[in-house]
Amino acid sequence: MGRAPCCSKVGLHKGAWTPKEDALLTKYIQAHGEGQWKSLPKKAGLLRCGKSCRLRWMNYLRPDIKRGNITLEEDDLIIRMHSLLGNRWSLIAGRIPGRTDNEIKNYWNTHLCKKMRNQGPDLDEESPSASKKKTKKNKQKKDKKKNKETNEDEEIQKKTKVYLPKPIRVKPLTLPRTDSSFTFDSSASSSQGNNNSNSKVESQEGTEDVMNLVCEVGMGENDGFGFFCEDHDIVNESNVLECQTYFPMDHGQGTLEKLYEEYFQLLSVEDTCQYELDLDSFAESFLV
DNA sequence: AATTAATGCAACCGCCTGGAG
DNA sequence: TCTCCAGGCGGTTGCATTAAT
Repeated sequence: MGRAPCCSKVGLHKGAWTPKEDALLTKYIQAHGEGQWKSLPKKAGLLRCGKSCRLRWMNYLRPDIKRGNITLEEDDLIIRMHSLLGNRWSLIAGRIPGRTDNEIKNYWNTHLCKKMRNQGPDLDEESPSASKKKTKKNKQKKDKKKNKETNEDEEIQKKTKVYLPKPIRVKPLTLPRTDSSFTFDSSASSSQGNNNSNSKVESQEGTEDVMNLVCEVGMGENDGFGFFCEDHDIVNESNVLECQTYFPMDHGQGTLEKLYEEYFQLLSVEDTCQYELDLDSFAESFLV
């Protein structure tokens, strides 16, 4: 049963795209622009679902996509953005020019997950000799391993105090910046040391154009800081200041280097006052 | 050289959101 | 206000490639 597919699958191609299909799609979009994905395949002469076309264009054919390996800077940036935003791949991708959400998601799942896991002292305790003994049983253990990894990930999450923000829809990164629309109220630190962190904070009205994220911000143990959202369990933490903040989307003007510097500035802050100021400037970089 | 396991990435799936009517 | 639908998103799968045995 379940939900009907987004489009009829009868007679439609699936799987890897051929160069011919790529050419047809690229040609059509160059001529007519993006959008109207549902009707696009028919008009472009493609036997593909509209979603598939959109995905292919967004993740592979778009001219502004940067191919090649993720650089060290990008790597570090992804880690830090992930610690801030969780699995908000499109949001993270919006801050890294030329990279797609799918690419970043894959990179995280294949490279950075391991990297993060290896940084944990009590994780992956298996010795090299032990790992050499791995045999065919690995296959049989795959499911168990998957479950174990899930548990390990949960452990890591706890250790690094990374809290996933509540899913929020955001504006495309090409929107212009309008600083005036931004409000960042870091003064609401009334709940410092308040154990009853699950209490709801009313969001401001009339802020439909920004991500309305009611959260707590706290310095983590691993030089990062997490966003503790109202709908998630919140761990008591020193230096936690409650704030109401908004995360407008990327305006397309910031550079990777600038953002990178901002992170370092933020992470080197010691006193709360300075921290709030820097947080201000960082949050400002998300302005729509 | 053959087989098996591990890895990486492109693509798919299904749910959610926002806009139009 | 409600319903429908297109587009967007994150999670997952499948397959090609590479490494290990």
